Amino acid sequence: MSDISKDLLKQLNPEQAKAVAIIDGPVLVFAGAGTGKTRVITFRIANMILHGIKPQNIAGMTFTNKAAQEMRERLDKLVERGDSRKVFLGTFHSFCCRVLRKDIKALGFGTNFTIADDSDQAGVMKQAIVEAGFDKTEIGPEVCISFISRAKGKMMTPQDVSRAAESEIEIKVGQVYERYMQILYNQNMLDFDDLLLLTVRLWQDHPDILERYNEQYTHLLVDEYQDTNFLQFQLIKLLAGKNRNICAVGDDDQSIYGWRGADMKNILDFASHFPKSKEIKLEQNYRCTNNILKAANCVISRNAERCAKELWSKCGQGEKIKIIRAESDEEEARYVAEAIFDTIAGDPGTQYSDFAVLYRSNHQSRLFENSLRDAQIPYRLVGSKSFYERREIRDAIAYLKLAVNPKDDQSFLRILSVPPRGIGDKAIDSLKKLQHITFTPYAELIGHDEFLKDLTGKAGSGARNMYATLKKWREQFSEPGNLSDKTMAYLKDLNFIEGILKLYKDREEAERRRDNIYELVNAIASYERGASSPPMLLEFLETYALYDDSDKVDEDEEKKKNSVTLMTVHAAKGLEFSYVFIPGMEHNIFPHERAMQEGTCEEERRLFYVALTRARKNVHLVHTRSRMRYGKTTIQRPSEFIHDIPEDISESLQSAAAFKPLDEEELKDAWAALYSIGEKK
DNA sequence: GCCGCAGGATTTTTT
DNA sequence: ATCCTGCGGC
Ligand SMILES: Nc1ncnc2c1ncn2[C@@H]1O[C@H](COP(=O)(O)OP(=O)(O)OP(=O)(O)O)[C@@H](O)[C@H]1O
Repeated sequence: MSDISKDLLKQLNPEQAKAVAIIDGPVLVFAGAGTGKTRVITFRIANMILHGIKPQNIAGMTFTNKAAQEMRERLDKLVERGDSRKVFLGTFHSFCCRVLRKDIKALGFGTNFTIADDSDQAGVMKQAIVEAGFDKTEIGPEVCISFISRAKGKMMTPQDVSRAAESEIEIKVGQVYERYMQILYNQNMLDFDDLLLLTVRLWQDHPDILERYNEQYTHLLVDEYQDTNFLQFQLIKLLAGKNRNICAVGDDDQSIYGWRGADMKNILDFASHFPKSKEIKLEQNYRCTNNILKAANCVISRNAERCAKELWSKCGQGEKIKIIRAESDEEEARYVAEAIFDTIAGDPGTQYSDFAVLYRSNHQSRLFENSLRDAQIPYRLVGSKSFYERREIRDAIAYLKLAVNPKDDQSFLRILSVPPRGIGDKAIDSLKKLQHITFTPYAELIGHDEFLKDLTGKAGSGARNMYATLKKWREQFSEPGNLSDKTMAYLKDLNFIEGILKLYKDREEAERRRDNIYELVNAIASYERGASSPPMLLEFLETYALYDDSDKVDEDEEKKKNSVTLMTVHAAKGLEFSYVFIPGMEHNIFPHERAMQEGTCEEERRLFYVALTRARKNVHLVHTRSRMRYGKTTIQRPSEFIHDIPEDISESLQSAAAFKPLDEEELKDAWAALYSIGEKK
């Protein structure tokens, strides 16, 4: 064993070292939160490279880009930068996208496929429902999207779904599924699940191609293995190939993606899936204080379906878990901002990046954005695509997509009247009819005489103009590079930016939206700067589809680094922070009411376990007495999860901003008094 | 065909 | 509270 290798192993405990030292054959690291599973993966990659495995032969799979990025940063500290870059580290989806760009031809698709984002998917699904002959009151697009996604996760074709259908609705979904696939295919689009599904199909149907990948990726590592679904398992099994050099790490207690088809059996049955595998358990937690660990353990041990684990930590007792009751949701947000401010004031060693606010659902972020902004605390909103979900941004992106993929009818319909071109419902109907006969994409049809001959002067010139402009820019964009300049010119040429200023009557709003477009152009520019060679527009759009806006290459990296993090608990998996705030600790919010209806309380509990174990030093649980929901004030009651935390390791604090709240009895009296005043008058 | 307004739904969680 | 849809007047 080389000295460097010994050095590596010295930074690990004996069990971790054991997992790292094994290079060949299947290994499962099955261990609780903060025990260093991810550390094992990165050290293991470093150790492999030291032992002569070529970095380009190693693939590390994660579920989120953040996790991949984090892993890359850790790996950079262990091996030469040049070597680190050659290791594949990314999500399953980005891995599969790479594979398909190269080899999808074998399945009869074009290599220039585009990836359907959420809004494309919703649009195609709506269309599929109509074309399958149903009404949207009969069967909603959301239901179809989630059902079909799960079906794909089980590798079921539309025919399989129809055959297995046990209810009226499932029969319908089967038919919608069939149409849905057809529409995507016609538009040369793949949805997220297709990326995985088609990769598996490609490898199953073309052993020669699989062999090539088996040769390229000889060593495979998978993080968060408990969150894999059947499809991902198939992918892993195929990629691991005959030599089965696979290392999976995971924790059944952190399985939080059951709702999208993740199957804990994959991790529980690892030994039978990969015979003669080695299993390694880790018990020392290096992250949390014992109070946090104990709280987390009390919470998770209430779940019936789990493998019990003994976790211990040398991080000391630590502070008690803080439980705060706030009067309202606004006060909750104010409290968090104040607590962050006070903590930093009291301890100059802390910085903003030591703090995270972890909530159950995305919409909760809004109040914290406001309160942090008011308190002048820099924050970073992670895991949302909020920037890319703005209307004007989506419109601009639709134009870009159309320049890459003229078959993209969804994007075409989106921007047909942005800006207005005199083409309305009647003309769209005639487009649809023509498409039925000619099977030609809309963007093509608007240049054809069959369509143009029935149009009024204004609509006709609008259509001709649009056709010519799209055609011109499609050619421009078929060359790589200069993306931001070309985008700007393209959008100007379309009168798109001018259109925004006209569309929004409110001057300020119009200018804000225009500035958003400039920001998009900037994002494209910084993407280009980060690319090793002049990129194609297609590549930028792929990044847009597969990553979220926190992955945007950042100009002011430093400022971003020193910010409070706002994100969902799901997005926080695998990360750690010294101070963690968990707001909305209320019945119906966390656990979420929908989860309770669906009977997935154990998963909610695991989610809370994940949230707690993100903290190194300190956890604040905040619940409110009342909260605005759907524009109405509702009375909230504390989450049952709070009661699972023993009193000797928790303390209740009153929000400083709160005056003494009334209890229910006093409240009733107060109302009665008010009413009687009204009556006397 | 465009634009403005009223009424309705909307909040899990992600690639 | 806010975003989207559908209807009706211009
Ligand atoms: N042997 C070790 N020596 C020092 N620090 C360690 C050791 N093992 C892990 N750590 C530290 O403990 C923390 C948690 O490690 P890591 O993120 O790898 O755990 P994990 O098991 O992946 O956690 P989770 O499942 O909760 O995401 C990290 O800060 C890591 O650097």
